[in-house]
Amino acid sequence: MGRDSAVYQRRRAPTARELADIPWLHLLEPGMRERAVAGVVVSQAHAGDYVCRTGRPVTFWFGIVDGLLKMTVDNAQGDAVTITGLPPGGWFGEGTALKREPYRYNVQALRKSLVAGLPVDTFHWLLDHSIAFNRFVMNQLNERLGQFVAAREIDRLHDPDTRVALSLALLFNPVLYPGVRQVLRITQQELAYLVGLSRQRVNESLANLQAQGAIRVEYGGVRVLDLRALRSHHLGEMRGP
DNA sequence: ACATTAAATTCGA
DNA sequence: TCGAATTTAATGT
Repeated sequence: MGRDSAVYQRRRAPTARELADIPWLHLLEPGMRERAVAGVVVSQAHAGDYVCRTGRPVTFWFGIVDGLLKMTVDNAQGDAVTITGLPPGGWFGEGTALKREPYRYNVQALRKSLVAGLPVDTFHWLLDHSIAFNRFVMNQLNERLGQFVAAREIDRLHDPDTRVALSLALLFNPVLYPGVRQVLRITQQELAYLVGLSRQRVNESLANLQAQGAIRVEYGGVRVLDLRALRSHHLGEMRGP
């Protein structure tokens, strides 16, 4: 059962450490940064909390500093279809913020997460005044387009190992999710929800990918050893000399 | 579904 | 504030 108000209630200014984990802040021109920092707020979301919901007016451009979120849309039958997972460092909603349209999807915390928000007015001010910010947003839109194309391809695949491998590879995208380094904090249950497989099957796939040397399975997370091998899993395992 | 292991929390000094 | 005891979460089969 999710609450959508909690995220907005426990809002506060970010700490210096939290600001350091907001990737685009470091790219801004000196004069721009202070204005942006003044606008940023953070909020603790508990598992099940909604960060934004379909149809609600745009309030913030959102990012995730820590934790794990999922983006869903409601289909014709009324149930939620998972579009993607959002690991640390990910920012989303620029499309709706640009047009000041209502959100077109739900974003919900899979577990306790720290969510950051830039007020939509500040977002527009930065678009009007910062070339670096424009570059970031453009790059972000472009990168996510590639991500959605890849996600559709994954949906068509049948081999569970490949689905898990490619889904993981997307979550390890360093451009969209720079907060994810070598280890992605995600449980096998959470990964199962995102990929659409049973936890048992995900566990088996992870073991296979580990045996192939692409990842290492850790308690509460996955460590990448070979991102290229994960990305090209559908081409068959590569065996180096 | 169940057994095992890791981590988080509680509690008494 | 330490660490042993207990509970909860995650994993492996």
